[in-house]
Amino acid sequence: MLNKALLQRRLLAWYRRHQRDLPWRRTRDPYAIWVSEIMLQQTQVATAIPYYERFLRRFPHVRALARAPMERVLKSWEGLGYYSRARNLRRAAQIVLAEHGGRLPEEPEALRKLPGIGRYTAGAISSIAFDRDEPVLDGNVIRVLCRVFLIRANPKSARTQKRLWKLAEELLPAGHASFFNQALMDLGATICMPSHPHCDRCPLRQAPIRCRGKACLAPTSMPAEAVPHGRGAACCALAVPRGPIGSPGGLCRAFAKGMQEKLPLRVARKAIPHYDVAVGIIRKGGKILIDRRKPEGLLGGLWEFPGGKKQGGESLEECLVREVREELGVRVRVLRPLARVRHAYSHFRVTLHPFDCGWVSGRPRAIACAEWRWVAPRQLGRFAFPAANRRILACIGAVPEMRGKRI
DNA sequence: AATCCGGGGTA
DNA sequence: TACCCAGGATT
Repeated sequence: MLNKALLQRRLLAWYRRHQRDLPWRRTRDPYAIWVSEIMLQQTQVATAIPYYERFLRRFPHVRALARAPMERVLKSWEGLGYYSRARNLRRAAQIVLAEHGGRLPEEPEALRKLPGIGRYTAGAISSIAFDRDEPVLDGNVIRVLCRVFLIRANPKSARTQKRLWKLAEELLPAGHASFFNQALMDLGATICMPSHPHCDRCPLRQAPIRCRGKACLAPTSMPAEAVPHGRGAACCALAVPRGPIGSPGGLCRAFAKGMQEKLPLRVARKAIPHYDVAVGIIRKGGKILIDRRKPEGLLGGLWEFPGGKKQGGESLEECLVREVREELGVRVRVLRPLARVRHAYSHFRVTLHPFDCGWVSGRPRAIACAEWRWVAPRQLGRFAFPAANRRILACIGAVPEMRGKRI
């Protein structure tokens, strides 16, 4: 191991000055920190912030969430994606209320028994909310460690994962896991970024050196990180390092070799499929027919316009008639195309083709869905729709707050 | 070990 | 466009 104590000092000193001001860092409430960690799974900080604020207003504590109807929780999650997170979070809140008296357990092993909490989230809650010395390993930490320790193996392989977790654990400064973990993640998010990392501002690049200026009052015994910066004081505290790259004092092996942009190793991903999906805006007596997806699986529990994937050899119109019949047992007439909405999921892409439709015959039955409803256009905004469906709502002008927005 | 699960930001 | 993001659950 490189100079562990130096790395810890540098990182913690950098964090004290440069940490991000985030809403979940203004609280010590384990529930709030828990909510933030779930929202931040595969989700960028800036995206999660407004959801976090609103969610905590609506469900301020475990009991409120445990007792809330699933519909309301999903509506709060609408647009954030990975909707099983919302289901798991609510279910876990019910377990915490029933089995832990409404308080989150502190140990990672107990936290991991809750749905939606894996190794990362357990470590994050345990260290950040309860100040326990537990490591975390997320995308940011993986990147920082692969660079600092010049790990050229596939970071997703089980072998490398094991090695990275061990590193994350060994590096922890006793009693400071909360700040240290968050410092690693902040460094990865703001300095040690995937491409074009800001190595010139990295606290691990090289030791700050003392200047030889006569005005510098920094005693040689003082650690450079602890020296205040300023004219007539210890002006060298943050002096630009000199000397060749990778000279003694540099803590990043990738930077020393100029390999920081090549790590962590990227593994080629498989080509992702594309689907054309026909959806019907089915009107009858001024109302529109929507259905709710089954509670599990893709977009589970969310509402949508009836429709489905086009098969080879059929037209979009034929597809729509077939899908509505299979899903709801309703016969419709396809009137006119409305728009084209392209949307990318993590593992496939779709083009949605919404059509204006007229109801012909048949009372809807929940054949391949959880339930259905005829809804006045103005009421559509009350239901939780996936993001791609929201854009269809916008193009039929059903949701006032979305009128005029880009589609 | 591989696959599934959304949506948005960014260059 | 392709990659990435404070990952977890399932198979």
